[in-house]
Amino acid sequence: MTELEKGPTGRRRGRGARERILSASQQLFREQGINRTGMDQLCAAAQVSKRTAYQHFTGKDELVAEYLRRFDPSVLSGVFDRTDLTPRERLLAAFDIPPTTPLCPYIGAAVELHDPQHPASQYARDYKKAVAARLADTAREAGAADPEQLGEQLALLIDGAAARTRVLNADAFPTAAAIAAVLIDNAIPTSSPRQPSDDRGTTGSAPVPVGGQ
Amino acid sequence: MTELEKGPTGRRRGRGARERILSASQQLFREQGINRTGMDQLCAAAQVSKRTAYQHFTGKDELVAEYLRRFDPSVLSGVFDRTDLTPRERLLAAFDIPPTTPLCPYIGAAVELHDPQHPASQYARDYKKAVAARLADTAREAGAADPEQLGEQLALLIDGAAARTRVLNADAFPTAAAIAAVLIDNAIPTSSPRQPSDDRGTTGSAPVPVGGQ
DNA sequence: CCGTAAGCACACAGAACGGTGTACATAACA
DNA sequence: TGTTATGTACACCGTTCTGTGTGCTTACGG
Repeated sequence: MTELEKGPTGRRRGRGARERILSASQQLFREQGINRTGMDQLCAAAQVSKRTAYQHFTGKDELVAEYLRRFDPSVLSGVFDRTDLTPRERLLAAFDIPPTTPLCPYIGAAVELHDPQHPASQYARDYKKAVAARLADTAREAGAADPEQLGEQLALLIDGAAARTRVLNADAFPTAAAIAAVLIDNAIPTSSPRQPSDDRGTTGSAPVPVGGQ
Repeated sequence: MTELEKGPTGRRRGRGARERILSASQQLFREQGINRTGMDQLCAAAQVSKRTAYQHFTGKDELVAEYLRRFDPSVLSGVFDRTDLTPRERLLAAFDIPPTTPLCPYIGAAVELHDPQHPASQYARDYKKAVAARLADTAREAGAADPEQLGEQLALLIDGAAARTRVLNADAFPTAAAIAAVLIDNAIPTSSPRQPSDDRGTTGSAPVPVGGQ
């Protein structure tokens, strides 16, 4: 699509072989899963010869690990760096992004690869810990009594919503957000208790914008 | 192990070929995952010829679906049928069983198979809905204001703990149980508010009895 | 004693997988 | 102009996967 310099024989080296591979990974690994996406298909989608792919990555494992490392900026930073929100609002905003994220690739990778020692699994672990830490930081900023506990709890809610969305094929994040609101109100004493009228539709009857297929 | 009638050539037809196949499935699918367990290995573990396996099941897909249907009695009924507990205690007891369950095969199957139309995925969906319904029933029995909401919330906590346990390789159910206690106390007005000293170790520093390797 | 159902052993087909080897083409730079 | 990265095209290797085909063996009921 993007016009790249290319030779008459179909050569496309707009200095983006690696980028195209990773870009195709993002799409295919999430649409089809990691195991069900072969290197042949991936290279075809990236418009890159298989030989080139294996000159950029020593193997599929390394490619998968590298693929996982490309989500931070959009998801993690995108929420926590919003200075226009109060810490408390930032904590709740973490439950509003996932419509963009159909599946949570970290959980998917950990389950599909099934080897805790796999580089991608290790990164998924590190990432989830980092998210919990960021949540804890924000919770501390918001004045929570036990920020670490609240951060871990909110992280669990996010993962629960992701997993449940996947299994039920229905958006579970509103439910998680409702729980989060309760936990935050309970954990931040100075915060105004607000009216407990935040009970939105929690029974999973959402119109499933989850993406898969 | 169990003494079966067997002929001199190693024949074992104690009327349990199908049982042995499903039994081996339970072990291997959970230890190694579904995709990483080949039919050859599975048949070898079940001490069943491959030919026999394919006479009992039309294919691996059917076997996987049937394998998933063998968890209800132990997990679901085991908790909800305990009449020695109050409804409220039963809700909390749902967070104590998972040490037995290393991974939650339903989530695993949904992620691994990656096809919402797969029979096993459909059953996983049904099962998760059934669990939420059972939780809702118990919540209603316990006098919760909005039983459906509480049931869905507790179900999300269980799934979150399962997913997070998997990714972090550390038991996340204590955290989920702590959240559950808060939610239950908030949702059941008549229930004594109790001292809020239920904050056990929620930062995932548990010694990982999760099972996987 | 004989028929039938159930099972076994084993080879094999066909496909997909990850990964490589080889020969050729182009772009950029000297 | 020539060299060196970088990439392509495509065949290919070995492995693993689901699934079959075939022939033989056993248990059991009449």
